[in-house]
Amino acid sequence: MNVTTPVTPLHPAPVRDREREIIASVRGIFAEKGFDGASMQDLARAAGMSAGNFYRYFPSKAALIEAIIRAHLSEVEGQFAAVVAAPYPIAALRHALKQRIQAESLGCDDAAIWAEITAAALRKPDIAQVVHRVEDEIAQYLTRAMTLSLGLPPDADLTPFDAAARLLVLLVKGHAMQGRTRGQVMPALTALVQRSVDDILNDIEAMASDTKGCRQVKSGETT
Amino acid sequence: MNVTTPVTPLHPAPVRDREREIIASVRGIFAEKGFDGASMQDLARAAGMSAGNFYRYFPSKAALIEAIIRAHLSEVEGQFAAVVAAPYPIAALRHALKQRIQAESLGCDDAAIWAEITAAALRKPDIAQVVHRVEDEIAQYLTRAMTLSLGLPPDADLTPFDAAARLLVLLVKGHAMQGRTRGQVMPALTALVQRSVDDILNDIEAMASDTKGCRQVKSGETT
DNA sequence: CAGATGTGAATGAACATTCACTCAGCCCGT
DNA sequence: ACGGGCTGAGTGAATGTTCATTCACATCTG
Repeated sequence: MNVTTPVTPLHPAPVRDREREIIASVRGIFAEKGFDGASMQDLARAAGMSAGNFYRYFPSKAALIEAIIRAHLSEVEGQFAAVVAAPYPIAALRHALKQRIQAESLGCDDAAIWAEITAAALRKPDIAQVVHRVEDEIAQYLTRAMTLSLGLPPDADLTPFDAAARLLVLLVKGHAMQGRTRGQVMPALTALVQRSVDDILNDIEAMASDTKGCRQVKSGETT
Repeated sequence: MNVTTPVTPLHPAPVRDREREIIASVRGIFAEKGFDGASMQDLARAAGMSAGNFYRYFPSKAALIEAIIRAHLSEVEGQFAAVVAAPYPIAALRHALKQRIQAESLGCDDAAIWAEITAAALRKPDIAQVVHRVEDEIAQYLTRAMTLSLGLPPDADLTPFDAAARLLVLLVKGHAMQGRTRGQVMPALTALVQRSVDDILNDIEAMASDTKGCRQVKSGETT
């Protein structure tokens, strides 16, 4: 369960920097054409280099795709890791999620990459593994943000928090992919998603009162 | 239940039947390899015919993909259309959504197709158009199901119902794509999604009391 | 026979990947 | 200061493969 070195302790530092540059310039092409639709020559051109040289940095297209996915996920992970470090994490989380919901209802090609990653993960088991591992970590950050803010007893059952964390992710991601399809936005949906997210966080905060029987408390009525 | 001919009044009836057969047998390949990853020869083989003959039924790969998307969407649409016809539509809707959430948390390659369609819609404007048109219709069915059950005044503002409808779709679809990635399920998430869906429907039903000022009422503690 | 239904090899384009090669910088003995 | 060899970054034209699409030809059916 070591965390520090993410992957590939192989390359020297400058090469890793170059890789990051390439990933940044290539992301748009993948968003436009999809993982399978983008050709290596397209990608090389976008990175401002020849096809041949491309293979100095990524040994195959699959490796490049994996790197892109990892970069995207770890970026998101970083944002949520920052949330945990905040003084009152749930408030920070609330703010971060609001930002993200608002940002994605405006133009930004993040949604296309998310969609591509989701589709790829459902198809290729190796990609699924990468995605799952990082998503677990993200969920852990969110869970931590919740339990830290609540000052939970250490023996508390984390399952409902984990589920809530994943529902938050589902909502934000789903909204990004659903709400905007090339120009169309839907303000009422955005508002509703925003409200749902707030409700979930409210529910979590409401759990602070009954730290004993922390089951999934209901927000509405029964049955 | 007769409906207007959906598209292409061109082909004779038997050909259209064959097209449906082909679409059914080909769906799995697309789920496995993705729209771009599946080759026409793969698809033809899956349909039990030669590559050449395939083009008798679909003039191009793009056309086949569009047909698949249309078939998938109209299947979902049909299920929701049935809901509207039920005596108390919201109850039927509740049941249908529960079914779907449960079904997708078990094995079923629907999620992969959904993911593929979502990704394709974010990339190709023409696909986005098809998807959007059908999704609007689905949302209309759900909205109708809600307003019918509530006996709303005809001049009521439908926007909040439409938003709720789309949030329901987002939740169910998102859960299908998120919760299951090649074998892994997450019962707590499924339960939470289920509860969220129920809450949304409860909120809608709660609107029945104040049919006058039907703004977006709060979902939390009403007391 | 005719028309619908089917075949599978052929075609040319596009693709991922490789390779022989260039070129600039840089170290080092003189 | 100088030349030469070494290295790492870069090129772009092959390479072999796969792909979507087409075509000339069967076979079945009424």
